[in-house]
Amino acid sequence: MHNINTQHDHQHCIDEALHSARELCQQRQLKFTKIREQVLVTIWASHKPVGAYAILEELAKEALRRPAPPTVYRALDFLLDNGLIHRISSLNAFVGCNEPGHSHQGHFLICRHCQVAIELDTQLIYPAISAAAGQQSFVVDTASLEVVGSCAHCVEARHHA
Amino acid sequence: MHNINTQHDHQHCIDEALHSARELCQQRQLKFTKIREQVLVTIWASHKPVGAYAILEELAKEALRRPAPPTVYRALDFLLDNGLIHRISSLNAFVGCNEPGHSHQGHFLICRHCQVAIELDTQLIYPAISAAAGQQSFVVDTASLEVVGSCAHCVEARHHA
DNA sequence: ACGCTAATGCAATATTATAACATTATATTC
DNA sequence: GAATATAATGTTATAATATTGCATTAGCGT
Repeated sequence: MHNINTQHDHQHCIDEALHSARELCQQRQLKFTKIREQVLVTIWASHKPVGAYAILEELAKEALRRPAPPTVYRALDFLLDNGLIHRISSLNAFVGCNEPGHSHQGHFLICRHCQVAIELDTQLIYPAISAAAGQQSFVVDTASLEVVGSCAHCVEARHHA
Repeated sequence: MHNINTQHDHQHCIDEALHSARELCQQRQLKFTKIREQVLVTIWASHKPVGAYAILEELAKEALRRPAPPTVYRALDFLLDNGLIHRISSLNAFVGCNEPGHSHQGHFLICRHCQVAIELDTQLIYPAISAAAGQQSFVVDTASLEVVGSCAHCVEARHHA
């Protein structure tokens, strides 16, 4: 298993995600509860997509009583609805969102070797999607792109292997 | 529920899909067995994504003994591997492929009202994907795009409602 | 017919997700 | 501060999707 580059300050990532989540919830008058926070932190603790039951395992470690699936799924729904995370449906898994608040777009490069999910700037792809949809008079609500392949790091590593 | 436009010759669709499947299998020296054919026909019998267990129900009608899930999933895997169908992972469902043989790309507009899945020409979006991946030195294996919204027909229908 | 391989049959089970209803916490109003 | 409304969470059960492992059968070349 390969890591993201090492100078990546991971705790900073989590803190930032938490901060913007709190801010967004305050603005929208939503409750950023303990569970929602735990789930968000668990997701951000990796740059890899995390499954619902893996999150559940994490929660189980911190709680006295093991939470049931709906507890996790409800928190995930909340985070999804508010654009704080994305669902990678080809993996049945979830990742943090870089630009919280916009729940309708998620464009990812997913490495099949190290599972890192790199979120693309929507601007890179959306114009093409919008044009294609327009040709068909199709009105877009959400657009999710999941590109699977090999990230630069893993290409490099395997090249030398 | 809305239909695709009425002058659409649906049986023709199915026949054509069957014909190219047979051709492709002959070329590749693969066996286009009864089950694989039944599954492909079931999928093409709708322009809507069809779930594995819905396919299983169809097979059950035609067979004496109800097939088990692996029967369907194996046929689906075969069809996927050979680019005869696509998997729409946000729906856990499958649709026929317009350009059989290229298993690595599937770009769809999916109507949330009538469930029609319109497959886009890869050329419309792939250049943008390729450019974005290139920026990150990411090597693309597969790219799946799932756009959810309202098709022209349903927009029209709801506008008048 | 014999043996090889691919395909299918079959039973069990894993994984992901939701439904339905009870309980608890939080906020608001009186 | 008690009454009550609402949102969040707890709890049990179950639905929906998918896979594993092993037995059997069919097709093919010799």
